[in-house]
Amino acid sequence: MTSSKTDLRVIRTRKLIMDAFIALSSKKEFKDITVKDITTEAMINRATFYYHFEDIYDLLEKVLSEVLLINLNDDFLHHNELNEGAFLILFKAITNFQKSLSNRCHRGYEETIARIIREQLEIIFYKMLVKQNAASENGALKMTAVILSWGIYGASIEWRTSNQEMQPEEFIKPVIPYLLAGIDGQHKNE
Amino acid sequence: MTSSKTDLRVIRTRKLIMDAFIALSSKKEFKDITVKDITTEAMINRATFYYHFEDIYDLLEKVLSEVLLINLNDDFLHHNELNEGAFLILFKAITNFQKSLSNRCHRGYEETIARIIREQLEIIFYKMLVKQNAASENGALKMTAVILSWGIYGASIEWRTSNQEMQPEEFIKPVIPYLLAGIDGQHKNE
DNA sequence: TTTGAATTGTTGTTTATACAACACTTTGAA
DNA sequence: TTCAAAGTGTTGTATAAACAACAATTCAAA
Repeated sequence: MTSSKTDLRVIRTRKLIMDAFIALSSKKEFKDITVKDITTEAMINRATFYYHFEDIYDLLEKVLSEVLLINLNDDFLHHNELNEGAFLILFKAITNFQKSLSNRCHRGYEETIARIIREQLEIIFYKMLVKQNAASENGALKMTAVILSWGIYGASIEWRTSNQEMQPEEFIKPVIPYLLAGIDGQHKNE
Repeated sequence: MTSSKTDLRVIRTRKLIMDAFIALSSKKEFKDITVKDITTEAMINRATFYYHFEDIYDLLEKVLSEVLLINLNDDFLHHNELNEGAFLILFKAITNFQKSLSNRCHRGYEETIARIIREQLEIIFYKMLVKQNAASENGALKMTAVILSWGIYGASIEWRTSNQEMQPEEFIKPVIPYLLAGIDGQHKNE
């Protein structure tokens, strides 16, 4: 741990900016939000914004991945085994996240959001896979993580566009055996 | 106007501290709130607290007078004549303020609060009186303001301790003619 | 197309705030 | 009572953030 505590001002300012952005997102569409809007709401100087974030897209990315990670960390990372229950919790978290997004009017940025979600999923899957098979070859685990992340993300899109009335659990449950089989299969090939 | 704009950081920090204090006040009693509690909630350093406020009583005083002033400014200072309607609005604002205080568990500090309310009332009455009779002697107006502020404050205490079911308006209405007569009487003596 | 206003990024200087350390007081339990 | 823990209030130094000014884009309206 290189725990060189970050300055309280940095933590506070980041929080103020992110909170301001989230608050604004529920009032306007993303494309209508300017940096000045955010800094005014957050009560910080505009130059300070650029001290913390490259631009407004960088902020979007960090807010989204943080919200998603909070969604996950709470009830996922404790059950650290990649079994049926884990997939159910994970899929539910993603669909919840997407519901909260659509409430916040982030339309028109699906591509950015998609990339962020998928990247986060890949990171999570990879961590879980490494934890479970420390011995396996790294490249193979990475590839498995890639495939799982795209697959699960795609499933969540499918759920969102067609079957929102169906519960996420029942939506994903039928394919979980297939996913697990893939992981196990890879196992045996090592 | 000596409008040497105050630094945005000062405004923001004061707001963070006051908001944190108000938030804590709805969870704990005043006597159980420490400076550390406030600064933690506000995400500021403890030393910064002392840069802005002498101590926790100073903060209490400033929060209370600010809340009261907001209560008043909104619907009072626009009707800038000291007639029956003005007294009604003013009395209603004070009783509202006292209700919000008791919700926030500030018991045990009635004396401090009383002083703050009365001082604010005196300031307001004095301003109104000066506006209405610019020609009159200053000392007499000040004395009138003192008497009115103690009187109205006392009436609000009387209302609070005995008759909370009665509407503030009907409670104060009967004595307003007397108050107005006093003001007019003073007028004629000039 | 041109113009003017709004927005984006950036930089140098000043200042408010974080941090750590300190002595002192208050509090509560052994 | 005695002791440890928690709270108060202060100070010197390091640094994040405010501010003002700037050039460069973007964009809507004339």
